[in-house]
This record gives sequence, structure tokens and C-alpha cells, in this order.
Amino acid sequence: MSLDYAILGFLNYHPYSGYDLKKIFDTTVQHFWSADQSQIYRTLARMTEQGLVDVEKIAQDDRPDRKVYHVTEAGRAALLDWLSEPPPMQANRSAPLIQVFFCGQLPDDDVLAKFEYVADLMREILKRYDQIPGQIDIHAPEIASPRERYFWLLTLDLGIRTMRANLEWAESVIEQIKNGQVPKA
Amino acid sequence: MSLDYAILGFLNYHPYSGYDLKKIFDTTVQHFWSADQSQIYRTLARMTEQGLVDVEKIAQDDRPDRKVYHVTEAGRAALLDWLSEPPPMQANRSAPLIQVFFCGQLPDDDVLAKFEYVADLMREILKRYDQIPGQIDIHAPEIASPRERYFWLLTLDLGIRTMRANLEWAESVIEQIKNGQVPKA
DNA sequence: CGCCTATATATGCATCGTCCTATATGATAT
DNA sequence: ATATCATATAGGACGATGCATATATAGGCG
Repeated sequence: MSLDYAILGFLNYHPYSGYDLKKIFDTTVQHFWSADQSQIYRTLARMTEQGLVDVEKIAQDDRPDRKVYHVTEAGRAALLDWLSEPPPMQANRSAPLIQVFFCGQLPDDDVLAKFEYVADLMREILKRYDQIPGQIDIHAPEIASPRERYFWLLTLDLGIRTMRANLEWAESVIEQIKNGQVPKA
Repeated sequence: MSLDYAILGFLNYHPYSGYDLKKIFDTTVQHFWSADQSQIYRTLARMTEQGLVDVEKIAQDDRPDRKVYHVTEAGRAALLDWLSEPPPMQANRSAPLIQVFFCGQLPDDDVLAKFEYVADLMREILKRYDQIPGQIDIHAPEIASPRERYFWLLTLDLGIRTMRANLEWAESVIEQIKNGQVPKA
């Protein structure tokens, strides 16, 4: 259901097509949410049936026709209701940590390589996060008010803080392996 | 597929039943993985067909019969192969952050209440993390080697670091709201 | 006697999510 | 000429997940 509200949230700023929404997801909220193209279309179809959004068909000469979606009053009400609810606290799920949990089975050299790989990935992700702020104007210029931008930057701030914590963790593990502080089997 | 390897990892320490595994998941790795009971049983059934595990039926007088699962050689090989692979970096998905992203729609008081609720939840989770170390002996005493414990504590360390970062973030947001630093619509 | 809890396994159902593929158009590159 | 890319929408197949429910045994409580 989260995708529903993410879509409603963006459509509440401005009408968009499924194709637009896919691009917006991939650029503005990609640090905490991803959306598959086919699922966006399917969700929009369902939400149209449910009366949460309206479709406006726009014919184009040079390109395929667009279906632009608008929030209805019901959709807007559903969004505001949901925003008022306590946040949907989900269970943490981290597949990589399953590897960490059991990787005592491997020799230290392999473990070290694994953590150095992870640390490099995290440094790259942090670099990518630095580039996000510039993208909201390009891909969702309708999110223009200082207040909207503020809350958007809050999510990015959390992403950066979390990723830094992860990186510090990985670096501390690397240190411990190099110093021979990992117990032997 | 992650659940497969988590199950293989535990069965590689010791044979367990589905019921045992459910309890172990809920106590030892609950800070980064949860498993539904029905899915554990279904996964064990599939893995038996695939030859990754073997079943041993144990009749009990006072209680229903148990089906205790053992890792096969193929299962052990699959586990070690997977542990050697680069960690399966998944997309971050955070439903609560969708609320944060769009909650500029709400008045500051509601936003403040939301973040105080989140901060309280995180403090509770941090308290719960403190109690995890004692539980591994009770619910999975077979994970006894210092090396295994070390990697297990690494996952807990990351959970604590991440949760602390989240809490600091929430507290900084609360400060900003109280100081009137959030832009008005 | 009925009810609840713990142990133990299993199925049904619906949703969510991802991957792959199909369809259609126009512009640009080789 | 052909290939590929960007735009634009959509369906099939499948796996993962979660919730509810069914079945069975034994013990404890009121």
C-alpha cells in the first residue's frame, strides 16, 4: 500500500503520467524507495477503479499518447488520513547481514575482501547522495515550496546518516580483521 | 532466496525443526530478519525436494511428532558458495520515509507528534537490542564458538549504530520543529 | 466442562514485487 | 538501411510475503 501513498503524494503536487512517475521515483526518492515500471502502471489502474485518481488522455503527434493522472478529492482525503496516522513501522530486513551473520565459515581473507567491497559500495552511494539535491528541480519542478523541499531533504539527511553509520561499521570491522582481533574457529 | 541461506546457515550449526527455526529467528536475528512460520515450513519443504536438506521424523509421546531437518552435502556447498559471493545489495525501502517526504502537508504540531512517536519507538528498540546478547545461549546454544559469536555480534553492532543514527536524526528534527526552523507553506 | 496455552505442521488466499515481453512512434546515430 | 534510443503503456509469469485458518496432542486453570 505504500506505493499508493507515494503516488498520491506526488500527484497531489502535480498531475503526472505513469512514465513521469517512474522517472520521479528514480531520481527524487530513490534513496528510500524504488518502484517497478509495471507496478506503477498497475497501481494507477487500480487506483483509478477505486476513484482515488482520474485519468486525462492527452494525444500527442510526435509521441505516443499520454495518460495523465489527477488526484480526486477522495484520493486527497486518503493521503491526508494516512499522513496523520503513526508511521508504518516495518520489520528491518537486510539480506547482506545474513551473509555477515554466517560468514565465520569463511577464511579471514575472504571476509576482509567482502567488507572492503561493502565499504567501497557505501562510499559510492554516499557520493551519489550528494548529487540528489540538484535533481528535484529537473524531474519534479512542481515540488517548489521551501516546506516541501525541507521534508524532502530530511529523508536525504537520514539516508546519509544511516549510510555513514554503515560505513563506519564496515571500516571498524576491516580494522579488526587487519589487527587480527577476529577469533579463530 | 535469502531465507534459504539463513535456514541453511542455522542448520549447518545443528539440525532443527521448523518450529525450532521460527523461535531461533525470532530471538537471534530478529534485528535484521523476520520469518513467517508458514514460509519457514514451505521453504523447508521446497529445500527438501531440491536436496539441500534431509528430513528426520521423530515421534514423540507427549507432543506432536517433529520433523528435524539436516543439511545435506549439496546444501552445505550451496551455503558456502553463497557466502563467498558479493553481498546481495538490495534497494533500501522505507515506508515510514514516504510519510516524512510528504508530511509537509500536515501542521507542525502533527509533525512534531509523529517524530516524537518515532523517537520513542527507536529508544525502545535500542533497549531491546541490549537484551539480545543473552538470548543466543538460550535459543541456539549450538552457536557456541567465539568466532560464530563474533560475527553474530557484528550484525547487532550494525543494528545499534543504525538505530542510533536514526534516533539522532529524529531528535534533530524535533529540535528544529521546536525552534521554529521548519519553513512554512 | 470448557478454555487457553504451548508444541508442531500445513494449506489457502491475496498482495506485493520483479522480470520479461509486447506494442507503438519518432528521432538520432552508424 | 538498420539499429538503437527515448517516449509511452500494458500483460503474463512467478516468487516472496503475510494473514488467517485447520489439524492434532497435552497440560493447566477456573
